[in-house]
Amino acid sequence: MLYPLGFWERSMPYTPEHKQKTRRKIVRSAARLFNRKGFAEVTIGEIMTAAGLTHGGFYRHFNTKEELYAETVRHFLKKEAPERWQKGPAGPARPDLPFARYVLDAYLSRDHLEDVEGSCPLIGLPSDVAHGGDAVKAAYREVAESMIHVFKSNLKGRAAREQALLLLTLCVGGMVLARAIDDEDLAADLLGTAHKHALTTTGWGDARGR
Amino acid sequence: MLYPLGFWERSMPYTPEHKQKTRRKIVRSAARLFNRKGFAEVTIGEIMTAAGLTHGGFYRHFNTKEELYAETVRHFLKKEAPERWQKGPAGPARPDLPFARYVLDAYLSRDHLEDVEGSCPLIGLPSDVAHGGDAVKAAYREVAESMIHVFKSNLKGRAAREQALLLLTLCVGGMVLARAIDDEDLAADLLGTAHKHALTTTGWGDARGR
DNA sequence: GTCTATACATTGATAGAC
DNA sequence: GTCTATCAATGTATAGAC
Repeated sequence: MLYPLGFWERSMPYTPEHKQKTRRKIVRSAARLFNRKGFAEVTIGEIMTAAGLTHGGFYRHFNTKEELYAETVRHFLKKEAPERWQKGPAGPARPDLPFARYVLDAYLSRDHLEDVEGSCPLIGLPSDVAHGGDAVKAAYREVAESMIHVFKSNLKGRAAREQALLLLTLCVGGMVLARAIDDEDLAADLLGTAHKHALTTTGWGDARGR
Repeated sequence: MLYPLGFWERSMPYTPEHKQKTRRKIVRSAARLFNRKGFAEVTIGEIMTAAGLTHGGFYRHFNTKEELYAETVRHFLKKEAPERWQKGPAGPARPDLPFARYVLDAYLSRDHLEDVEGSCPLIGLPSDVAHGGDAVKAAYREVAESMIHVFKSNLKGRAAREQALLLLTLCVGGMVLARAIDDEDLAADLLGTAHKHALTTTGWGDARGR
């Protein structure tokens, strides 16, 4: 039954901008939780609570859990992503080194290994993606292609694309293994080897400052 | 209430050997299903039905679903694993090439890409493992170390271990990405690049016959 | 050792109020 | 746009019979 002049119509307490802000809070909360626990182990209620909201409100922003998941993956490319992927070099400026070198350093770093919640989604849930639906896979591919692009634009010659694919493989392979293996030394060895090899192959310099 | 001479005591219809056989059926069924759908998306009932058994009987073999999962990962090292990993070269014998070369070929092959159910567990559920318990991670590490061992024992010199780590990273990274990306060409490129690079680095020969 | 039946908890999704 | 309340489905684990 309708009520001609209820609280809602009278006051209009929420603006479209507010909705966008809320939506972003949900996505950020979800990104952390999915990375930490995996897709299936996270509940809608959990995500909403962590975002300071309640369970029921979720469905005014997303139709399904998987739809949120896809947006979460894609969200990594936006500015809300952890600062590690935005800023340039941490130490003194090194204009002689290409930007992609910093991405590589950050990717295969101990920081990234330990920052599970802020992880690149390529690492966080690769198997959930492989079992997921079309939207999720499309988002995953977007992120992968974005990384390939960054690497490729800092490489020259005919082999640029091939080398970029190789770098992506080293990044993802090294970090996936390091995260799954409960042996600190072996994990560090895997990351170090991948990093060193990537630098050797591209000629982007030695491993100093890693 | 007890029944002094019931059907069970009278006939003893199941032998210990039979139990082992049943257990193995459960593990094999689980391995396929976990690889196909992911840990959380598979139910005990599903596993048991696929094994030709019923839900309730599960708990006479395993205490929890995760315990079964750990055994499933480790199971890959046993003889029940798909034949791809057991047999040597598919084509004509090539005694000039090391055995590890065949493992590498098989790992980064289109067959492995498409055979999701029979996949190496290092690929099938890396993120589920990263979020899993100690037993699961230990099993995962065992498989990883086993692969490192195979590669390493076919390499010479001081850099043998480092190269073995690199090969593992290329195998896992290439296949994880290829499985998660819904673009056949890009997936094939990733596998091909990783394979080619692995062969170049180790000097195990060209990519002929892949 | 395996089966049927069921208790019990969880959770994705909806309905309706404000 | 968000909240409370609730439904319906699913799934882990247990109990007891044979």
